[in-house]
Amino acid sequence: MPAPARARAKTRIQREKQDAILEAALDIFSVHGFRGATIDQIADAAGMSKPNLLYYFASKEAIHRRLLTSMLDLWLAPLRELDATGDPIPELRSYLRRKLEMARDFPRESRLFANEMLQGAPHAIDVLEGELKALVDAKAEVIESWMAEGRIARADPYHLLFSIWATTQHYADFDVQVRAVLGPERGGARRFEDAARYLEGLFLNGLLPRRAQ
Amino acid sequence: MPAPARARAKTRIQREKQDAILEAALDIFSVHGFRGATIDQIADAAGMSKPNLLYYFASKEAIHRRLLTSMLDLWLAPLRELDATGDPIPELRSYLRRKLEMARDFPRESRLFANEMLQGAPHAIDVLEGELKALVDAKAEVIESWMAEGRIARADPYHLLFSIWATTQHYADFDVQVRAVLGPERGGARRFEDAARYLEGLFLNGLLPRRAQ
DNA sequence: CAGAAATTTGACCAGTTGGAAAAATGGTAG
DNA sequence: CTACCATTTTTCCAACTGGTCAAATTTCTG
Repeated sequence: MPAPARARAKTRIQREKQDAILEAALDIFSVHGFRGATIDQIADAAGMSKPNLLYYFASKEAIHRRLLTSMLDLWLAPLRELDATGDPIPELRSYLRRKLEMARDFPRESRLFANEMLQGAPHAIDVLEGELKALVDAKAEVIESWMAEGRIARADPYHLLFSIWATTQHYADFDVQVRAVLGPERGGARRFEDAARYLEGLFLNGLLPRRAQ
Repeated sequence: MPAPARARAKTRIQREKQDAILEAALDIFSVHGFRGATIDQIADAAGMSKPNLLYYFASKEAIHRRLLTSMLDLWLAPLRELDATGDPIPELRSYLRRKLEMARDFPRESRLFANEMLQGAPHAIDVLEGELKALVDAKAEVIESWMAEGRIARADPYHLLFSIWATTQHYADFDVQVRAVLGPERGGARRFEDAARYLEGLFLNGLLPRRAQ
């Protein structure tokens, strides 16, 4: 009769331990992927024994599922806030900035997602084809209307979003490479400010209406 | 007294089997990463037994090492060909195009590399900090000189290269997501042409000298 | 064809893996 | 203190893991 079975009325200690497990699991899964991670590793990182961990989560997959779904919410939030009634340039600039901040502040979440994608999204394909596609379709329409009104330059809105995702998440997913190439000085805390400045220039110059220049 | 020990004078059958193993291993490693892949899986995919596979490669790591190094050569070739004496815009456009073609034609290699990066490049960190950094430093200088001459707009050359890598590799590494979001029609063979058109627009409009417009 | 060399197989092994069961511990309301 | 609950630990297991080895088989060479 373990309490987690009913999943209702969590005690303080349950919440704490579950959080510790999820925190540790994020560390491990984001680096090694689902198959490459072991329960022992996660339990170690969470400071408990394997059976103890399995008292709070039914299985390795259950932990991963929880991480992935709660992460997807976090991940899609910035796009949801893209406001059709706002000014296109500030809206897109702020979306870009927020995505880059997420790569900086939640690199493990980004890598967890990247791992899932590399494996063909076995646990997330439904979300991608359902929720994500619907959201992107809607926002692409918004962007397209901005283009139709001549407020930003014409470009494929889907690929525009892809390129924002790719360029920002790159700083989380390929962090080792970025640091290695930039070296100790430029690869330090500066790198995100430099990236922000560069990416704003890249996207805005590519998106500003032609005649406005 | 197995022949592979000496590594010289390979027979036809040795070359064939090793190729089959590397081919199969690329399939597996690129999806599951190093830890997540098993020798059995690879042997199965290569149509042979595990001991037979281990007759040709000393260990799982040996296969992975071979794949990674031969892949890195392929991966860096386009950048090596960036010609300082050429015209900046055509040079960068052709670099962009070649990188996108590689994402299209060698998605498994891209994912193998991505997996290695996600894990913190345990097997490739030396190449990143050595060969890759040196190459990028050199090419960044070339790009900087183009900017100094006013032939392209000013931008951080390192982050420019990062954004080219990120946007092109995205179509290999996040292929599932791209397909899911674009849907069946736009996510088919078209997607690379659309991406090429979009990315050229993005980068060239961002890089063209301001006054030239 | 004989013989040697190269290749393939089957049996095996020690360590790891995800997970189950049950016993032991701890905390707390009566 | 005690009975009951949640929590933790100990022990265990069957499947899988990377890898070895000797024997059997196939292929090449003269």
